[in-house]
Amino acid sequence: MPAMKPGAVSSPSPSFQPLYQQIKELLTQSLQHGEWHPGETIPSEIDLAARFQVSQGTVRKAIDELAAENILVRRQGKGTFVATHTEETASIFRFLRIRRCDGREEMPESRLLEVRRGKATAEVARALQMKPGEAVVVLIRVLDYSGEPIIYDEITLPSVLFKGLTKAKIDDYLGSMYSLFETQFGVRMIRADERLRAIAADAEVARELRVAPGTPLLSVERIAFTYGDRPVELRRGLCTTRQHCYVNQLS
Amino acid sequence: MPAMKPGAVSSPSPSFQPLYQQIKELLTQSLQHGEWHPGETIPSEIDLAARFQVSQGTVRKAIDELAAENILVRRQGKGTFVATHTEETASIFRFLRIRRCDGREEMPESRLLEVRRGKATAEVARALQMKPGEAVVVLIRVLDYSGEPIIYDEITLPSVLFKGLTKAKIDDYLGSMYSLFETQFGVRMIRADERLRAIAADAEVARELRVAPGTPLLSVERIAFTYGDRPVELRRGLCTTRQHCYVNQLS
DNA sequence: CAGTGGTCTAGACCACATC
DNA sequence: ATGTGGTCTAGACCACTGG
Repeated sequence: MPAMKPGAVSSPSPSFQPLYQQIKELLTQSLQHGEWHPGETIPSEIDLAARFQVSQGTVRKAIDELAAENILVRRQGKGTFVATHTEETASIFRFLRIRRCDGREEMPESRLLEVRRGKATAEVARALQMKPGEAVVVLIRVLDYSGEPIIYDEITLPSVLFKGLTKAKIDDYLGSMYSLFETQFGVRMIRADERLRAIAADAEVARELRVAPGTPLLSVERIAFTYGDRPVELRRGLCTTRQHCYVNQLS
Repeated sequence: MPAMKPGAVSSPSPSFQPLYQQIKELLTQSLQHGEWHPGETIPSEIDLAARFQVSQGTVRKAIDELAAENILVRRQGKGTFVATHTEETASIFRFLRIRRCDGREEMPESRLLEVRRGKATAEVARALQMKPGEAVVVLIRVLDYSGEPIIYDEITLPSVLFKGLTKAKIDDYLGSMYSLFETQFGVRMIRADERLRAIAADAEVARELRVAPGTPLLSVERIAFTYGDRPVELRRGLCTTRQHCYVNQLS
């Protein structure tokens, strides 16, 4: 069960994989299988080194990479924690890139309009790697910044993973959507791909965002992934950008 | 001249800085002062370790961070190179996030419309950390994807850093804008902040992009920085997003 | 104080590129 | 064969946290 050491490979170097990558894989599997839950600490580097029969430095390098991917969080003196969408604001803003233009940090309020059940269209099925016609849940909501409606959000989820998701359940929950998914359904969002466009507001959206139909809106399409690059959420946000904007860092 | 080792600090831990951070700082300064140029190799880890009187592992960690920031590029067996905006497509797409929606990778062609000299407005001065009224150069260009005009770009630069920038000089140059800045003016873009909005096309832009006035466009404002977080470029791109979009990865 | 992660070292060996 | 970066180890010590 322990990772095969590179030296043990007989042939010189066909598909060589470093030890720390193998450890990283094992850690990811433990996370995926729920051995440690979001917010909890994982065993110390020394313990993990003993478990996997490698040096502490090798475990360290594996954890370093997972920390760089925001899957684990290191805290000196305390331990290494499983990242969570719950808790403090810093981690919330990881997936929320819409800010006030003036730079003031402000958390939006979510207002759920509707929960609808339906079947995956061809497009949805492709994005979420489902079969066309499979059951999906669609959430429609509006995000208010300082009481003003700014984002019209449509969130599509595979029903299989979100059984028992109801409007009441969401309304009762305090915290972000991803926090809810994580705590109530065990679905943890690890990364996401986004595509941005400018579009004109249609009548329905214009009414909710209290703008004129035809107003340019920022369209943010997102596919969010859980462990193993499995897509588990399709989202389209339409955002008024008079006082707000989408921020991004290139490096 | 060598980095002060942490142990040498007398008091216990007021403002403790790890050795590898100090090495990183020294490497950054060498880059900034032009000791090594984009595309060139820097000395080997062993040589640098000898120069700074630290172990190879410490140099390694410093270089690792600079590589993670895309300032250096490691190539096993060959050496460590100063990152450049010239050369292959991979590094070009680091700062170019507008793609065809269908996923086909395609490089745009730049068509320079105008080079204008002027003075920094209050807003520009703030963004570029200049004094209002200081001289700036403004470039107006259009980017064509497959011959279709897609992006209307307005690029504002401090004249001090780009003396002798003329339309002819740009038209003659083959390669990206940042490649030109790097090779002709020694200004290297390290990172950038972007803000995205949706706006309506005005008459001027609509004509260049061959869309109806009022068409929603994606506005991408960018402030690009060189070493030491010095802002050296302000850019606003207006993009037609009928067949193109801005892609982003969250993690 | 003990336990955690963080730094630094020195040395061995591997993979890759080049001559 | 040589030199480069990449991996792995073992051990020492430092910084931070909490009992």
